Amino acid sequence: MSTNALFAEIAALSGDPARASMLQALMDGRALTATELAKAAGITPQTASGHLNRMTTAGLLSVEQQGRHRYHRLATPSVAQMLESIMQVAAELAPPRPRLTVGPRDAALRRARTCYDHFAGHLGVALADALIRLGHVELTSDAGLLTETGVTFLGALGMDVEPMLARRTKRSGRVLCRPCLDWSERRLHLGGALGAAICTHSLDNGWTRRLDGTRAIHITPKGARIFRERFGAMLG
Amino acid sequence: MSTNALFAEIAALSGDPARASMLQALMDGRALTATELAKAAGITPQTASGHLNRMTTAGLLSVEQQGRHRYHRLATPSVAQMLESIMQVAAELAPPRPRLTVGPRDAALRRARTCYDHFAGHLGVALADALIRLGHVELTSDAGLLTETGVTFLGALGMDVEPMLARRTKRSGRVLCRPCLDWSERRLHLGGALGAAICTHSLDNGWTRRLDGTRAIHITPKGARIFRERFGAMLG
DNA sequence: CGCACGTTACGGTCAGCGCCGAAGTATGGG
DNA sequence: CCCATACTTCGGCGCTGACCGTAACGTGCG
Repeated sequence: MSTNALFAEIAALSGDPARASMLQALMDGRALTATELAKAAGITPQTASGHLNRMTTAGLLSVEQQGRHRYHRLATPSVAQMLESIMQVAAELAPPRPRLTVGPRDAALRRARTCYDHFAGHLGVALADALIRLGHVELTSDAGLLTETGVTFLGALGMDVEPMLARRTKRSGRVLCRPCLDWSERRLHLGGALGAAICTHSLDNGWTRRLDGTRAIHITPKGARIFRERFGAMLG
Repeated sequence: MSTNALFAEIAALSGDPARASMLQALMDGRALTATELAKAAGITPQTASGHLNRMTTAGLLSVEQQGRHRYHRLATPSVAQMLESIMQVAAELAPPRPRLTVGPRDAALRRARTCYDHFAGHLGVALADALIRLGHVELTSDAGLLTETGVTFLGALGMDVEPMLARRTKRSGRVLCRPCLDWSERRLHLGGALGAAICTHSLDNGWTRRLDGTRAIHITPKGARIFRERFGAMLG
């Protein structure tokens, strides 16, 4: 199959409303069952199963069987990044700010959510802003950078920087990270390995918690205190 | 329209083989007419016109009229980045290297081409490698960085760094740039504002030249000498 | 061993859309 | 002024594919 045909197939698979809903539901990086995804897309489980099969054989998704459950997840990080970039275009094309709060669920998503493997929403932007203000992070739309003081700062918070050291460039030992434009805040926040490390550490240490079956994130009192006192982050 | 519906519409628009061909033809950043795009996609002009209309009203493309010609181009850089990320997934899903040279045109594309606004193919990777070897650039899959010596180096080559200074972060004045994974070389090269600046400068100074109606790039003798002697780039 | 749940397979219906031929509209040149 | 060119609009054909019934299959639990 030519590259062009593959391109079209991938985009077409992402272009069906039902499949798009399921893909977005998988954007939090977790693995979900066909029934859960069917509910998310508003279709019957049989139909969802067919969609999932097609996306799996195409290589967009991967499945792992656990007992009588089959868990589906995004196959690779680059798939997540692709979905993110499509959402980015969709956000730019959306009406210039409908500003009517669509509901409590939507409000929770705007406040804090995961963007595949890192924080987004107001939380993600606030953390990035705080790190920039403290001089620990530099961020442009092209790229981001964790400074030397930033490495120390995160280390003091118990964050394991070792896995990220491997991503340092050889010469200067700087930690580079990917910027990610938020669709609700329309502001840059931290993605890539650095963003993922912060998100993982926050979840592991009880600073934040995943909410039920959504991408929304709950900030625990402990987390709120740390974000406020250590980061100086404005969390609304 | 909800974000989800917009997402699906955008992906679906990119998912038709004919439209996908046209979008990829526009990936060199230039503006093309409906007839040219029809030829690229292998369809009749009237069919192409319909497709172009839909993509324009959706906001993926923009048109500008010049006499009896209507030039179509990608509406925003984020659209180009979206297409790039889809190609990225397609490249990962493609068979592990069909290695049969598909033809001279394809060979030219592999050697040197534009990727919206910067160089890709063997040329793009070789330039990035050279700058990294000289210690002027640091590059990871998450982000890239032009070092202080890199700023001097490019300045000595007559490259106008002023527009890029605006993209420097305020604190350290470092120039950050976007990494871009090549679909033919499967290696990182320079994108973002820095990659665009290098590409523009090369074209303006006769180091490279665009080939007819394709994305392929021709390296002039002058350019080959500069790339070899100043960059130390292996252009095979 | 059955029952319940989740997933897969099949058949039929229907809407949507890609495509082209033919005709219509603007632009610029002879 | 008329014609050639570039592009668009319209109408109709044909096909793909999304969806849901119903039903079969497999797994794990009681």
